[in-house]
Amino acid sequence: MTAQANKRIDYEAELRRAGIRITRPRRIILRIVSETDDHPDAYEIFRRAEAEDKTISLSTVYRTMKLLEEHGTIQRHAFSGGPSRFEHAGEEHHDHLIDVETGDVIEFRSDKIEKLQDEIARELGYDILHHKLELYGRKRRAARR
Amino acid sequence: MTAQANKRIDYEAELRRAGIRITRPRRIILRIVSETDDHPDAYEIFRRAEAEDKTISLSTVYRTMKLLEEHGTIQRHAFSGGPSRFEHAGEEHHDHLIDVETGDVIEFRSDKIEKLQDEIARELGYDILHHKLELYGRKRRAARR
DNA sequence: CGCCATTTGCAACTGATTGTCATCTGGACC
DNA sequence: GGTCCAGATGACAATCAGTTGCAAATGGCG
Repeated sequence: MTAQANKRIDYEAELRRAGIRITRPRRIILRIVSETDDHPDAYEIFRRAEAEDKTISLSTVYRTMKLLEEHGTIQRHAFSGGPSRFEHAGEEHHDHLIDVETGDVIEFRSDKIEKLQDEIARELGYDILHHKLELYGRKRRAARR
Repeated sequence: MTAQANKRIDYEAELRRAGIRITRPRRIILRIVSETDDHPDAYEIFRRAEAEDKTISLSTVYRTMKLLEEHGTIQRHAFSGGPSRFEHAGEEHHDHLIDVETGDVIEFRSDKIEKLQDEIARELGYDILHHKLELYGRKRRAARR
């Protein structure tokens, strides 16, 4: 009945439409990723799923994440030097500015940059499938440095 | 005698200055990374080193890459979905377009994008220290494959 | 040359992910 | 509701990238 429950049902319907069976483990995993606001990794999703159904296996979590990624339901982030972390997709694409002093992550979006990327790729004879743009910076201090 | 040979000697001298022993495996690895124009991963460097000295081990390649990275001699790229790949540092900054089908890496540079990045950071109140831009694409097949 | 802290090769290990396979099940059709 | 079977699952072996412990080898100082 809540917004989240509705969101979950939408995902299920969408996947069903794509000819994907909605099984017990998939339903649980789907709800977990659609209800969370953080970026859990496969093991964390497994831990949360296990709390609801002791029989779920980590392999199934990995398989389901791959499936959902392929169908655009979730997005995988491969932050360097750690396991992949996931978030539900459907939001607008954005890039990241990382504050090197605090670790804060600021999301931003620039249509101009996106367009320039397409141009560059076209010139090189490529179509872009996805990209990663990360700015690492330090907060400018004082009125004007 | 060549520019590359000189470059290698510079690397050695620089490392020696930093108190790092120049051993036989390190010398071979150093030459390989300073002479190549592509972006080999640890195993590929190992393969090339092995051709010169059958006794070199993959562990030593990994250890040496970590050492060289810490000393700023090489740069590590953690492109998504594969092993880390390396290139010798010290050249002009550039970004990367990765062919998702072949793994080929094409270097490019766009002053416009660099400038836009600065603008965005400024608007957000930051100074950029460095950034990472990776385009993942597929070769456009048109008139000529 | 001799020494010894460093480095090496090897093998065993780790953590993340994928593969294998026997068993189970969602959901289409009665 | 019951039957059926392609596709999904759980258990666990295998793989892949990278690291680590350790005994033996060695760079480079005197």
